Amino acid sequence: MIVSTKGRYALRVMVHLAQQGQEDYVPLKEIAENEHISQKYLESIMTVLSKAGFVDALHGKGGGYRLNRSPDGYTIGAILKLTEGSLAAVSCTSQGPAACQRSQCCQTKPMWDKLDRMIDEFFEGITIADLLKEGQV
Amino acid sequence: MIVSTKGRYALRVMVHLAQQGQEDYVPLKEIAENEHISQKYLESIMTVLSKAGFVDALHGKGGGYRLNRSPDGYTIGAILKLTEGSLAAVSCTSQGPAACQRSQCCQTKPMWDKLDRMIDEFFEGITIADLLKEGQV
DNA sequence: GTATTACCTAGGAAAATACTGGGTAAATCC
DNA sequence: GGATTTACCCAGTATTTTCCTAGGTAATAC
Repeated sequence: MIVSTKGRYALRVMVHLAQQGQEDYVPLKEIAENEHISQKYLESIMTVLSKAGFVDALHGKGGGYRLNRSPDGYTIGAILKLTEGSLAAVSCTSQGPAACQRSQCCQTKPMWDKLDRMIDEFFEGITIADLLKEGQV
Repeated sequence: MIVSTKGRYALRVMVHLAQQGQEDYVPLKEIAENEHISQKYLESIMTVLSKAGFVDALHGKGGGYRLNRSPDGYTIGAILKLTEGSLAAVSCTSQGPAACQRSQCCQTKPMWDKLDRMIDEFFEGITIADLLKEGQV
């Protein structure tokens, strides 16, 4: 599994907000109910999206969340990288402690690298606007 | 993460066996030591490969495992599907209990389906023989 | 019959994932 | 200015998956 519920929920929320237009704020409760996502769990996801500047947030009555760009200004890759942390297909290609010690001589490494590039290009080539056009992706 | 250590280990073992030729049997202990994989853990992986007919196994002294086809007879996809169970990038595209109830109206579903197809084609288009040719993948 | 190998069943530690609880702060409405 | 409605914050927990271990049995070679 390359994308967990966290990333999938984030995408669905962004699509939902895109459909509501860029004017009105949509409260968390409404998103959660419409998308059938746990309200509390969604809260943590919205906080991430908000802090990263992907959405505007407003407190109080009439508040909620809304997009601050047009839907084609969000690539799927950007949203998933933010919420998932990484899109690496295997742990050994990533940097840091999980990086493989034997990568220099590993015969499978080039394949994983190529896969990572392919997946990255796939997600960076799609925007929220594309998802709105039914069956176009 | 789309591929866990289980699948990655399986691939490395198959590459290792391919490099040893198709004649001699290579004991589990030797594979584990050379590939720096836990012997006991590798045991469970070899059992899967053996039961599926991907490798021949022989008991006793001089025994071990060996490939029973030439390296270009094994696609990466086949090996990973066997050891990982599935290569689905997200749980909601899979069949069975994890399948999404709302897939009919989900705007992100077509994208996941397309990604699944792309990943499948990628892995089915590479064989163990390809991995042996350094830097060719 | 002893050494060497694969095979089998059962579990268990660690990490990641998905989710919950209980509060605080900001904005609106009356 | 108090009640209501919203986002924000911190902490914890149940579940699932991943990775690995323990301890045996069966087959084959010498």
